[in-house]
Amino acid sequence: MNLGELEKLILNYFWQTTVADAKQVYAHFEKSRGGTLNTIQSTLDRLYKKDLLRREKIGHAFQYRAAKQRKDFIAGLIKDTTNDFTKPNEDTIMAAFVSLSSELNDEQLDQLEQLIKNHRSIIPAGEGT
Amino acid sequence: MNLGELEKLILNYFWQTTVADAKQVYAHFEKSRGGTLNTIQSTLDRLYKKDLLRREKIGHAFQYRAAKQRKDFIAGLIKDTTNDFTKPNEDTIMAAFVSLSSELNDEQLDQLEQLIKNHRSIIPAGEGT
DNA sequence: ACAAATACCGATTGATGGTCGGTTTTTAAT
DNA sequence: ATTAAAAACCGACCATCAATCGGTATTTGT
Repeated sequence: MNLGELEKLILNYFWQTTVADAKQVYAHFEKSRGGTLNTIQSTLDRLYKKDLLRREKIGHAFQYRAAKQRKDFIAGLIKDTTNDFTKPNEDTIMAAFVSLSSELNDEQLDQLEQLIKNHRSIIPAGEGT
Repeated sequence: MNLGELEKLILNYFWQTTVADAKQVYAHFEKSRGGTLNTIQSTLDRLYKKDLLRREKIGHAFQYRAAKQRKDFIAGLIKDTTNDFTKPNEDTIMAAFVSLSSELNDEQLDQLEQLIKNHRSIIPAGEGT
């Protein structure tokens, strides 16, 4: 999945704002970057067709919202990215973790351990692929 | 950083092969995907200009090799990707970890803990940003 | 000096994102 | 039902970038 600048801006907007129609999105970006309502509409439509936004007609306009949680979306991106450079039998997610972990400092290692603890307390025992 | 299909193939090739000149790369991809030596040369040059390959003239031809370790390259990609969707004060790396970790099963959590242990034994105590 | 190998230049094609004018469709109010 | 406004949709254009490759200029070993 490849995203343009405006597409990224708009996605971020929806993770902050939850729901909006084209006009509202336009109002938000009008000053900061110019452009027309049409441009916003096209981009919303493109994101919708990429399944990154959901939409629903409320009254006379589509109400858009993010189709995925930010966390899940980023995880997907990372997996796709990593997958391109992962050997056939390699575990993509773990490969990504290994790559990232090289750069962690002590404090971040602590946070990561905490993260794992939290996960273990949530996940029902005996799960997995 | 945005990479095309051939660019990805060639990068992967260099993480497997260490060093090669255009002719060798061409020989490797000739059957599997066709194309000409020129195409390979252009792509090597493009990757070189993107600082993804190093090169050195040995005899009459450039010898190319990967500029970064696969691990570091992937880590960089992930950071860039994540950064586009990370709030200004958020720690990008940790955000990526959080995103990824949602999908880990028990076994993978074990592996991750092992990874952390290994890191701690390597990193000099008291380091960090 | 010369022939072969290689690098370099430039043109073309195909995707894709950004942009927006103009037309069609939908909706709400009368 | 009619109509005016709002919104959606269509189509065109431009810019960028990867892939492709022909042709030309360089370089190198003999």
